[in-house]
Amino acid sequence: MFTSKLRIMAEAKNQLFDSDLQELAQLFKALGHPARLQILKFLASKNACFTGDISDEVPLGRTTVNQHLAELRKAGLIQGTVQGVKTNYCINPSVVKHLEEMGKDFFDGLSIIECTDC
Amino acid sequence: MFTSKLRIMAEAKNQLFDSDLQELAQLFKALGHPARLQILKFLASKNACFTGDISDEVPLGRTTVNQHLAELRKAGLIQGTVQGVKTNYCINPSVVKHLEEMGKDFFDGLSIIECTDC
DNA sequence: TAATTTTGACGTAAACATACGTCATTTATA
DNA sequence: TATAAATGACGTATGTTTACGTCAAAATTA
Repeated sequence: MFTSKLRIMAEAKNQLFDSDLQELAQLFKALGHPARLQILKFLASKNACFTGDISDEVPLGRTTVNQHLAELRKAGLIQGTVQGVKTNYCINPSVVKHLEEMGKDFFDGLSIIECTDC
Repeated sequence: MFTSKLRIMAEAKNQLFDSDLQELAQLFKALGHPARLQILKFLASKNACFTGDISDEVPLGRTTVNQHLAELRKAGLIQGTVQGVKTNYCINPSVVKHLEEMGKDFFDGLSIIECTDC
């Protein structure tokens, strides 16, 4: 099909990298827009799934917000289930936790020392 | 000037967001490519600045790697100083630490609970 | 049942990112 | 001093992201 071929082409170079790095980069990328961070924050602030239109909470148009929601969904960070005419959105705790751990491991693994010669 | 005007236009919508979210998103975005994660890892693995061509360490062409280096530099995560014909690259520990802390705060602030109704 | 609400799907313009080739410059080295 | 090495600057093709408008379908509500 059309899109899958494009996807393969787009990610062809990514295949050259360690799969852990690929996965982590993809998750970081999903966090790489303030709207998406705000959406995650908002969803987490509810003590349940949020039912309704999240674009009321984000300073962007509804369709744009929907696109960011789709992005977060694609990354696995949130779930969205239809319930009647409304849609339930909530955070996917396991994926967020996984990201948190991978991120922590990444930074711990860096073991950065102050550089003296530059 | 030309580029700055474009930049302002491009980031116009970002201005609508909380500045903390903007900053964090920008840093996460810089981490959103496996090549950049690998570069950070590699630079951290040296116990000093690395002098020379990092493209030997990353499965991409030299100019592409240079572009990723510029990206990391723009985000403040690394420094690069010219030394004769070679260039010294090293991690900017304070910015990495700052990112680490902002990231931690973000995730801690989420206080995610398992959702029962979806 | 007709109107309204809610939402995803689709299209699209503009900006950005990715990957790389080529060129110019700067500094060592033969 | 000529040659080679290292690197940034620039150009460019292709693909992706962002932002939003419009449409259509599904489900309420009047």
